[in-house]
Amino acid sequence: MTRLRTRTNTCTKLDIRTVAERADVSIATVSRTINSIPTVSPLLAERVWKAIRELDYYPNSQARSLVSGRSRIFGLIVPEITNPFFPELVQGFEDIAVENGYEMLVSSTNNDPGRMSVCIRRMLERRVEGVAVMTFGVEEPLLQQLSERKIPLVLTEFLLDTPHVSTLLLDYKMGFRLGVEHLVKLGHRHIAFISGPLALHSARTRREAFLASLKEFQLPIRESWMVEGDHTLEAGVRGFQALADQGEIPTAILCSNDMTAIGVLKAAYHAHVRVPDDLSVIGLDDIRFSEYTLPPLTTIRLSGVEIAQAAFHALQAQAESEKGKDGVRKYPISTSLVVRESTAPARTINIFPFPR
Amino acid sequence: MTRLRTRTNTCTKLDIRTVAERADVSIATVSRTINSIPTVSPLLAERVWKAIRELDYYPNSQARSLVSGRSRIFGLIVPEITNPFFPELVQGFEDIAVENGYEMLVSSTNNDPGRMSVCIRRMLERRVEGVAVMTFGVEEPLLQQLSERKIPLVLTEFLLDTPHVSTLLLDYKMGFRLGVEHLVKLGHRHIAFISGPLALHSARTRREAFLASLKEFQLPIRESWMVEGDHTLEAGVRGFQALADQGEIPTAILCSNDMTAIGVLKAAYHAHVRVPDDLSVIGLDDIRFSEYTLPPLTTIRLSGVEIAQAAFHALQAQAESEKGKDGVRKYPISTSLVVRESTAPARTINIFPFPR
DNA sequence: CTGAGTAGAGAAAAGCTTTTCTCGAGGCCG
DNA sequence: CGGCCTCGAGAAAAGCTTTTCTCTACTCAG
Repeated sequence: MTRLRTRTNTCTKLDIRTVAERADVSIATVSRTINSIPTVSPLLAERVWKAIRELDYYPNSQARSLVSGRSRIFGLIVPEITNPFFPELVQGFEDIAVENGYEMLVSSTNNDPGRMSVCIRRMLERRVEGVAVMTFGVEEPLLQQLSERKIPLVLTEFLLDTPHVSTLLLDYKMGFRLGVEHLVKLGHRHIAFISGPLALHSARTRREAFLASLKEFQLPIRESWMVEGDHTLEAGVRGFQALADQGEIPTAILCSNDMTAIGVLKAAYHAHVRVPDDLSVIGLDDIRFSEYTLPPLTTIRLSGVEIAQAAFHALQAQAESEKGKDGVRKYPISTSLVVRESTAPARTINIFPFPR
Repeated sequence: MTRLRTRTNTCTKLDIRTVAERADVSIATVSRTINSIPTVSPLLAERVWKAIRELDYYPNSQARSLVSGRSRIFGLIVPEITNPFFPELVQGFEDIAVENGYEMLVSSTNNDPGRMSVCIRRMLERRVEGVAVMTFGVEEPLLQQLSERKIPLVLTEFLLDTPHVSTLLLDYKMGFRLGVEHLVKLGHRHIAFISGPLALHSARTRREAFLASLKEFQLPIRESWMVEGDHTLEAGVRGFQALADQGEIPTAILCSNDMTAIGVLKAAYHAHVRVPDDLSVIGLDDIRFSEYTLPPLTTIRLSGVEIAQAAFHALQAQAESEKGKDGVRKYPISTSLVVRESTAPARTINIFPFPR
């Protein structure tokens, strides 16, 4: 028989055995109850739940994963956390992960590829069941470490040619097509582009998608209007100046992310170039802030939350797939155009100097 | 004797025993080597490290913490991740935690106090060794759950009257004093305040600190100039309008965080109120973005990174303190004023209507 | 030269859970 | 009425590491 104890007994340790004793059942029965294994009679289950509530017991997840061989943790590697796009993505991932009984282990490389190895070591030590790598980057050799261990992996649009790797196909083509089309309809023919760092695979992909759209609409391509940035706000400021310094600037600037576009807005303001009257600006991402810039930013929407959810589903599909098939898939992520107030009909081509 | 194997042997499992066999030593010796316990002869240690490198072995952190009773995980609970202040804090915490061999478990309540219990359950299941609660909030009863289990806790300026709780003393008094002083020196005498949601303890504290500063400088206190917001950008927009609707607005608005201040900047712009010529605006936080608003925001700096580091040190001190003392302390966090371009000498009091 | 002490290393237990194995009781069919 | 099957539940093993206990061989002092 179980002796009654006070509810707040802080002295004894609180493990599954304690619960079993209090409910007067075996340890196995408690475990089965917790895991909703149906071979427990309702009578005992009720006793167990009562004991759990009274003791305020929480199973030790470390012991659980040790024995079950499943950590129920997914890793998420992001390049930085300063760019608001990524917090949105992280939050989206946390939400869906927790909802589905998984834990999330975030790690940021802080835009330093050298830190990727630290991130991966953390993932391996915690025995994550999958990793979503959102750095849009170039660290194939390191990722091999994961895929060699058959750890499910999700990458964005970069095709690592190994098993256990799912891919998110971000539809930049469509996005830039919509953006350029929008500008063309407004009468723009001279469009500049501020890219991300071209060392990044995704930055090159975006640039190519932009160029493809220019070709599609038979717009002129001028090398000097293709400026390389680094996805920061400062890159937008510098990019605008680089364009302005050429003495003649296009009537529209398309940026490969919103932070850059916001930098362009700021630089344009200081140069007394009016947006959208003198210059149309389009970003990419649709971060929250874009709605609140002056003027509100027209942008190509790429939903961080949608990416996060797709990444989670990809990992879950792989982690929980049957032995036979590996659950690897490609997940298309669509883009769309959000028209706000940073774009307007083109004037004639802007001839510098604007007042600086 | 150990048989030589190919480097990429993917078939066998990779645990400490594998390493021991390959290095031809006992499991205990491998463990001691990994943990830098000095009773291992250099010769064996070298053999062990070689085997670890060759096998690319990473210890299973779950098994480690299960047996050692130390998870080396600290929890971090934040209210939201959309407000850029928190990503900065999270990043700061991750950096210092990883640097010191700890793991971080972030959890966001998404501004929904109801989600706090989910956050706490995650913390308890993962057996964190401490939790930093950065919600600036009101969830004492829930936190009892943690302190009852003797889990080290760090809170911001709210004094939970139990052991195992360290406190970060954010010096709002000094911050608002500096802000108000700055405005007074510029000739302002009519200062409004947009607070956070007054249900939050910290919002009330900030409000009181502001009022104390008004008194100190013998400025008029007008209830209608004390607007309640909710720390969002929209709150700044609404707050400005609420003040404008009164027909007469003060010459300066102090906001209880930067997002609100940015909202005020936006609303003022749309109302054709020029900042700083017609209206001075001061925020609080000094998020990265504040440097890039139009105009750049004068703000009371409260460093998320500094808070994160203090929180980590507080938890570490408690987690690693000797049995005798509990390591509980109070950590002062200083504030300072960052003067940018959203403040300027006061004109005469603004009389509405501005064009809306 | 002998005995005590110590350093270095292995064997084994412990930590908390899941999961497999085992067992008894009860139901059903022939 | 007996044998087989199934259901419900307990006992015990397993999972991977740390840590304690134990043992051997050596050093050094008397």
